[in-house]
Amino acid sequence: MSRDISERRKRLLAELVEAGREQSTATVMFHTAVSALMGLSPTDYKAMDLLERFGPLTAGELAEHAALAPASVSGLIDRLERRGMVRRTRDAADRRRVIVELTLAVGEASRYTIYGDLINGLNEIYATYTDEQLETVLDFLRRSAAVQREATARLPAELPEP
Amino acid sequence: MSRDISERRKRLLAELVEAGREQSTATVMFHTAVSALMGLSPTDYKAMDLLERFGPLTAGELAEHAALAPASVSGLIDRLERRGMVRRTRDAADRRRVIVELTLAVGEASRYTIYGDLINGLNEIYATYTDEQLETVLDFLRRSAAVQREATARLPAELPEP
DNA sequence: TTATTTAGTTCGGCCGAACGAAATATATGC
DNA sequence: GCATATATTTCGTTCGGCCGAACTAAATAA
Repeated sequence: MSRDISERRKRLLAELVEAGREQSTATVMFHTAVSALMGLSPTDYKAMDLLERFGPLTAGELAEHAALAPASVSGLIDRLERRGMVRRTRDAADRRRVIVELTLAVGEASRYTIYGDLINGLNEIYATYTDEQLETVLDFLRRSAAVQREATARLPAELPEP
Repeated sequence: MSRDISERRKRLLAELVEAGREQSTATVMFHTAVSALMGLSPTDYKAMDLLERFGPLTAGELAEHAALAPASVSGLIDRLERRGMVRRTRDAADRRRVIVELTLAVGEASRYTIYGDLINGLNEIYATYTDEQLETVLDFLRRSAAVQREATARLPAELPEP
C-alpha cells in the first residue's frame, strides 16, 4: 500500500462522492414517484414498506413500527383497505388482534408495472460485468447499506442550535 | 462469453437483487430520518433538496419544480425562513421576483452533523478497494442512477385497475 | 402616460390525517 | 364467574398545508 494517494485515486474518490450523491437522489425520487403513483401519503407508503419487509403485522405492531397512535393506525388501515392494498384478518389465536397483510394485487403491480424497468435495467448493467466485478459491487452494496443504517441510527435527536 | 450462466453467477445475481433492495431501503430511511431531524414535512424537505441541487431559485421556479400552487410556495418559504433555513432576496434585475437561497447554517449542519458519519463510513469502505475496484463501483453507481432516473420517468401516470 | 401582463403575497376555506378519550370486544387472573 | 387487562375501533377535535381568488408591486407594451 503506497503511503500517499495517487492522482488517479484522488479523482476516483471525488467522483465517487458525486456519483453516490446522485444515486441517493435518484433512489429517493424513484420512491417518491412510486408513492405518488400509488396515491399514498408518506405515512401510508411507509406502512406498505413495513408490511413488505416484515410480512403481516398486527395493528399494534404497525403502530409501533410507524410511531403512530393506535387510533391513527385504524384510519391508516381503513385507507389502505379501501384501495384494496391490504386485508384485515382477525387473529384466530387472539381474536382481539387484527392482522394486516398485503393483498396479492400489490405484489403483482410491484413486480411488473412498478419495478419492471428498474429490474431490467439493473440486469443489463450486471450482464456487462465479470463475476469478480459483481463480487465487488455486491460487497459495496452490502457495506454501504450497513453504513447508511448506522448513520441513520447515530443521527442526533435534535439539531444543535446555530 | 459462455452461453449459459454459471452457478456462481446465478447466486451472485440473486444476492445483488437482495442487496440492492436493502441499499435502497437504507437510503430512503436515512433521508426520512434526516427530514424528521430537521422537523420538515416531506414537501419542505423536497424543497430544500431542490435548492441544494439547483442552487438559488425564484419562488416561481420552486413552485414549478415542486408542482405546487404559487400560494402554497409563499407559505412554504415562510416556514423555511422562520427556521432560518432559507433567505428571501429580491432579484435586483426584476424586482418582482423573489430569490430563495439556502442559508450557510444549513450547509454547515449538512456537512458535519448530518452527513459526517455517512461520509466517513463510505470513505472507510473505499479505502479497502483497489483503483480498479473503485472504477467498477463508480461505473455501477453512475449507471444504476441513470437506470433509476429512467425508471422514474417511465412510471405510468396511473396504476392499471386490477 | 396609461393599460396590460407577470411575480408573488394575503386571505379564507377546505381536507386529510393525527391525536386523546371513550367505547367495544376479547383474553386472562383470581 | 367476575374483575381486570389488552387490542382495536369510534368519535370529536385539532392542526398543518394546499388551493383559488383577490390584491399589490413591478415590468412591459401601446
